[in-house]
Amino acid sequence: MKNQDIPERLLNDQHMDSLSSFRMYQHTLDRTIDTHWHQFYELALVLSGTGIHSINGAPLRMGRGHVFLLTPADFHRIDPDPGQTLRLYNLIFTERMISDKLAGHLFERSNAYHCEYGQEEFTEAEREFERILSESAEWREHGDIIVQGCIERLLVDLSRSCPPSEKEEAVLPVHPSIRKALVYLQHHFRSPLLLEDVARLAGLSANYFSESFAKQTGLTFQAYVRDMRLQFAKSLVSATDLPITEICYASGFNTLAYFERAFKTRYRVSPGNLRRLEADLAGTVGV
DNA sequence: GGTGACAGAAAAGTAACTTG
DNA sequence: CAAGTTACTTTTCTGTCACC
Repeated sequence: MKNQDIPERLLNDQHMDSLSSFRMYQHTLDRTIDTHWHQFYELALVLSGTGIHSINGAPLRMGRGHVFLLTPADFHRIDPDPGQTLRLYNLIFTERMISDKLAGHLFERSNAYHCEYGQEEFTEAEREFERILSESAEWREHGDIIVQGCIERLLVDLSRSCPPSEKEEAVLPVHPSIRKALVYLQHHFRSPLLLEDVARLAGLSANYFSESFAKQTGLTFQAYVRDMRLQFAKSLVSATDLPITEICYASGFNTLAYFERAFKTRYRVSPGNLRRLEADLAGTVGV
């Protein structure tokens, strides 16, 4: 797979240069932002306006106080209501901006975070976002430490405000190295991955890593990564009309043949057929 | 709890093809 | 022309074992 074959939109974002680990925006949206995803984390707070926010294909109402955190494993789409302008703080950052401890805690859950802030929480969050804005507007000494503090406070508040639902109370590997690897995988599962590299990152030998990983997650390393990619691909198949080929590469697969094979083995149906089946179903139900 | 060697197993890629 | 299949090859992983 050569780079020139990958559709432009799937290559990683121009939004963040390699030097900085975060970027802060104040967005004003009056038109649809079509389905997209990032290599980094995205935290946002809606200041005003209303619309529909679809996270991984699931639509949610959004308005003032709506807050969400997306990981690189999520994709989303924003449709402002007709005549409405959405204003929001938008912060993107890489895992370098947060401590291992916080990353491990936040991203052990499977779903994206989203909830509605009350006035008090809203004011708190607004203050942190404002501080990040002012720190990034002009460089001052140790600005990075301030920003990191703001981001970490925002994230802790968010996790307190939207506790995980019962059903997703995942049992997590206790082994700190494996936890670290899982956080890394969540961030990088769409990129080429070698067990050896992830093992090194986790600080274990390849063999022992492979063994411990399987023991703690119940899946082998390869199966785990493949499942993450397939899950992402399946959501895209269902929620978008992107071509299957594009979804294949976007999900981290390098060949269409293998992708089709793996998809069919896992879901008993080829990607294209799944899309047609779901379209038919939606048609008969009248959605 | 952990490493390193190693063989066999499984995954992933290639290429050529069919289908609609 | 994109999607899907298949036989075949190459690469990578996993399980086992000896050892610390």
